[in-house]
Amino acid sequence: MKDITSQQNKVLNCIQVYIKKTGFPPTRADICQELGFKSPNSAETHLRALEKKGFISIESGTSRGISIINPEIEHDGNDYPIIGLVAAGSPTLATENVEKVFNCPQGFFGSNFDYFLRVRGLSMKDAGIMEDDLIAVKKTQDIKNGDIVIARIDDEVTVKYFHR
Amino acid sequence: MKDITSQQNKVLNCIQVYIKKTGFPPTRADICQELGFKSPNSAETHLRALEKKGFISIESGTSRGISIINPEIEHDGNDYPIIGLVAAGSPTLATENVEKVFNCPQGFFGSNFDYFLRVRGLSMKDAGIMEDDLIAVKKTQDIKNGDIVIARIDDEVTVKYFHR
DNA sequence: CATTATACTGTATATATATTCAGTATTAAT
DNA sequence: ATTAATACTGAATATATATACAGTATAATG
Repeated sequence: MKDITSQQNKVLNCIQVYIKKTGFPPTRADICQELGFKSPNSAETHLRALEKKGFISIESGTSRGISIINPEIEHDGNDYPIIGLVAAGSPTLATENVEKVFNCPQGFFGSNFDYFLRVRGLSMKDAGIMEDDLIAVKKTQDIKNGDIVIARIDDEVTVKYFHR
Repeated sequence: MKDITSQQNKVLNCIQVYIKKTGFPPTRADICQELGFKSPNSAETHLRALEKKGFISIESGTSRGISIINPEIEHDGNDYPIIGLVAAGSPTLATENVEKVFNCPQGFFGSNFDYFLRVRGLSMKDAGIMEDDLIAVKKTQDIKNGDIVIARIDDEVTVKYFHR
């Protein structure tokens, strides 16, 4: 996926919002109206650029024939399981523990992660982690002092700051 | 919602499948091809019947202007725009302000909401709202004391507790 | 029995829409 | 210095599309 320019991103967002509002994609004229363009060719050229870069596909000769190409599973998939923080046993990806599957755009949290965890209790209130919050969890061996970690102490799983 | 006939149900399914496959609704001719009709008016009359019964809505004079009315998913769609908290002017759904469109399962936050807002600053740190957090915003007139609201004071938009 | 809804074919047409062509201007890359 | 890409206006046009009109036929309804 190549780089997208600021204007092209506006057009892409415009298409998504239009579809959300109406249920069908916009025409060139619709895009012009939304973004203040005065020529349908402004929309046309942006659409062609977005198509060339792989963000949308355009069905030739077809009215409103725009469809958005969602970034396929590359490095960082799209669907993340949400796991309930159970009292006994470590949180695992076993299907029994999955509350729901959450669809999340790539790189949404800056870096990659493995799953969501539902928080119980207010032990991490000061870090902005509240009851029923979802935290994005990354499985790793690389831990530094001050990191927020999922800790199992005996049979109780909690969220804590890590200090050696 | 009135009863649907067997043929009308076929047309309704045809529309849904077509949208899933292509990303945009079918034309009358498309429906004819899918279902073997030989006149566009066959599709037209079925569409009018489906509209009358409340299964779809048809935008007059608009190509592919069919949208499926799903009472369960109606106001709580799947795609939510993320809006940057701009210093001047209220946050609106104007396409210029949309950072991205976020896909979120229904009822994920307990109740319905309209869009996400990107938070700047740490004024709501105690409520667990941190810098760069996304908050789900619901447009409403129904405000109680203690609610967290998006407030515009002069030309500055902030997130605050509401107290009369 | 008259009426209404369903379920079609077939033709016609105004217009909604994609798409090309001709320009202008700015910026980045080679 | 010359492409190539971006970012537009403006006009023109072939055609994709909605939609009305004219029929035919069956089943249900009051």
